[in-house]
Amino acid sequence: MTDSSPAPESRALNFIEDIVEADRVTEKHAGRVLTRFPPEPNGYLHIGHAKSICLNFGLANTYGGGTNLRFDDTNPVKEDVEYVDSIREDVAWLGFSWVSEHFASDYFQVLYDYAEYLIQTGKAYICDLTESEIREYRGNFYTSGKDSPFRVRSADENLDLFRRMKAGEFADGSKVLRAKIDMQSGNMNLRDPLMYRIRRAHHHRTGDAWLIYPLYDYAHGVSDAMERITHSICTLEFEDHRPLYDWFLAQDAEGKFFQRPLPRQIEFARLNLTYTVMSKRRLLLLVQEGHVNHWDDPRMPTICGLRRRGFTPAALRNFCECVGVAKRDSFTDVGLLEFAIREDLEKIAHRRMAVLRPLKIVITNLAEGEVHELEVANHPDAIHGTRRLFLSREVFVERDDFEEIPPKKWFRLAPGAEVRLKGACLIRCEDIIKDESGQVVELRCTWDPASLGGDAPDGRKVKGTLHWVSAAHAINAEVRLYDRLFTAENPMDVEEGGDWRDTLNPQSLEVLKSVKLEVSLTDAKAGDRYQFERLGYFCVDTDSKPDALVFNRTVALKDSWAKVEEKSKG
RNA sequence: UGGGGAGUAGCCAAGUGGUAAGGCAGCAGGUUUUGAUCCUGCGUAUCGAGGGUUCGAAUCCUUCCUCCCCAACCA
Repeated sequence: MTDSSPAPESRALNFIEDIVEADRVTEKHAGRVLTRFPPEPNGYLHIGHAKSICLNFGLANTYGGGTNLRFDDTNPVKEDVEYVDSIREDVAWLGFSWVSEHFASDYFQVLYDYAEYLIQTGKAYICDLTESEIREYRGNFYTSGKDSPFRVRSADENLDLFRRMKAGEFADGSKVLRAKIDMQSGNMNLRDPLMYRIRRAHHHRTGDAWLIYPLYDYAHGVSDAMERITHSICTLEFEDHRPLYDWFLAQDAEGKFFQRPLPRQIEFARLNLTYTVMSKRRLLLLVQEGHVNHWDDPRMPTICGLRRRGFTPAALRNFCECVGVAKRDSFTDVGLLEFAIREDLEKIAHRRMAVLRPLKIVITNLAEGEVHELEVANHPDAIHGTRRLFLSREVFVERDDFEEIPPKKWFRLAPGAEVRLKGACLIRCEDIIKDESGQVVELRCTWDPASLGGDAPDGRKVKGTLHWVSAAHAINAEVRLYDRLFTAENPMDVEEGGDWRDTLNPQSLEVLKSVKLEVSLTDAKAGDRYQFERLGYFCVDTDSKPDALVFNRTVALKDSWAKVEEKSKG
């Protein structure tokens, strides 16, 4: 298929697309484009992985190719099937399907065979140096390394030793297989890198079949080549591994193991987000130390956390598209993520009314037992249909929507002020009821029956429209409000002696237990997403039960009034 | 004192010798039964700095500066 379609003109190509485009033009891969997403199954995927997933799958999609899902499981002590399952789920949830699924462990035999070949051709040797001796012999940035005394072993001896390593004749850590490259290289990766270590560990897939396990640099390129990957995309820190990647594949001069052309490694800058930590290690610590509840805590930047938070796959994909692909180390503003989810939910989320911090209003001129049924739109776009609401004598409004002494430009409730209850009617605040401590506990209002369902017939306007819930019809629910997990833009950028955990936001979670919801929310199911009018986007949490609903706030609405307030406070 | 990368507006990011796209954020107006959405307008960007080549440089050459990555039997 040499007629693979070029990238759409709607957007400038990124540098990787330029490369693929150039290869397409020269027909380097005879029109094929095959990428791979190769996570190690040692943790849950996060939004940084989402960038890589979107890049790999998106690239293949653009050029009519495909993407493999490959689990890079060469280190049995860190990996587990639990992670394999979650990775599959997350990639699929993001909306991508892989052409085939592989495990680096599928290649253990080829890897072994190629290693024997490298030994036979004098390109690899068994080294008996201890771990610390190897480090010492390797030298450092400023001094070149020196050859291991075992570098001169004969091919026959190396082959014999390697076979005995495999057979289990030697203790863990007593011997390694090394590539014979250049101990003087300025690139540390080329100073006779390790290819195999002895590890008596149970592997989640191959069980106890192997006692020796290949290392990343050796296994990765070979895996790519076995799958005939065309473009092997990874992050910047692997830039100086590329010569090694190429070296391993190039030793197969006769082409006995790999078909040509060989895959090409391309590096891009990983995603960094403000107010977020991204490393699996630190994410694990957040879970282990109880700063969050689990990997899927809605405050986590994990795919499962974002999913539980209420993010949509489309929003995440759009976000990744917006972020771009380049080689510059960058820190993306988490505000862009918030924009992406608002943009998507604005279009699709049905509107509902919920009162987070209820303040009771008694409409004194509305008789007890009198109920008005209302039909209100689910969305500003009428295509989404309508729902039923009820108006009765007692309603709840948001405490924040009343001020006894209103500031300038206050459009909401205040003594004597008239506002609209969204979709219902106009009410005027006549009286304030306080408790002994002076707290406002209730408002007495009157309504204008003529304004029911619309404006007042006399044409008078009100500036404020409030969300509300009929007390007689309200259902109770729990709402969890989430904020950024960290207070620092870059949690890693701490002062001398400080710790990244010092910047954890103590107010990242606020649980409201007596939220009032409109009746139509009664049957809300886990995962359902709504916009609570004037508040934000919310979704039903997995903890939710039919008689005890739990909602997560995905993201608040933009709030230009809050900005005005903040400014006036100085 | 080595090797590999990167520097374009507050944050991303196009641009590949012809006179600095776009998005987010921000600001100002308009519409609005969400202070949401939507619409309109708004940034003299010393293109890290200096020097050079050229009619013309963010793009080419050169010197310098700053930042990131590399010394796991991790990936």
